[in-house]
Amino acid sequence: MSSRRPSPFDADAAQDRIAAVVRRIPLGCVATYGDVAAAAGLPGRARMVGRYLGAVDGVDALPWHRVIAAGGRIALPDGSASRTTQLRRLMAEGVTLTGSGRVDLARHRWQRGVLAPVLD
DNA sequence: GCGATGACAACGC
DNA sequence: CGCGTTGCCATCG
Repeated sequence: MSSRRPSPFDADAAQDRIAAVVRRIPLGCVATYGDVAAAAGLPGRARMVGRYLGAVDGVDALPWHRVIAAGGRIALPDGSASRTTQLRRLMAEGVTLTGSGRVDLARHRWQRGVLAPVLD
């Protein structure tokens, strides 16, 4: 017992927490890498979230498409298959985009337990 | 041990 | 609104 933090950083544990957070993002909502990292208890490690999501590569059990970059921007490069899949899945869930293909954060941003009601 | 890289973020111009 | 710079942190050669 004693220490909950045996090492300065446990990749396995962090990965597990990140997965748990991503898994609980409600359908039709999105969260930024920074939000997910913070919700997973890893403030400032937004990069690690991206690295992890890229590592799972193909795990349907994880709604990775609901995780986006700051400002509602899609982190994946334009023209990539992953990006297309992400956008298609988001739209399938009713997520709306603004102007230049950005997710409307004001409408769909997920905040730990606070759902953003879809205004009509 | 160190420099380079990356599904990031914030700031400045 | 696009682009470059800086900060942050873990992984890789």
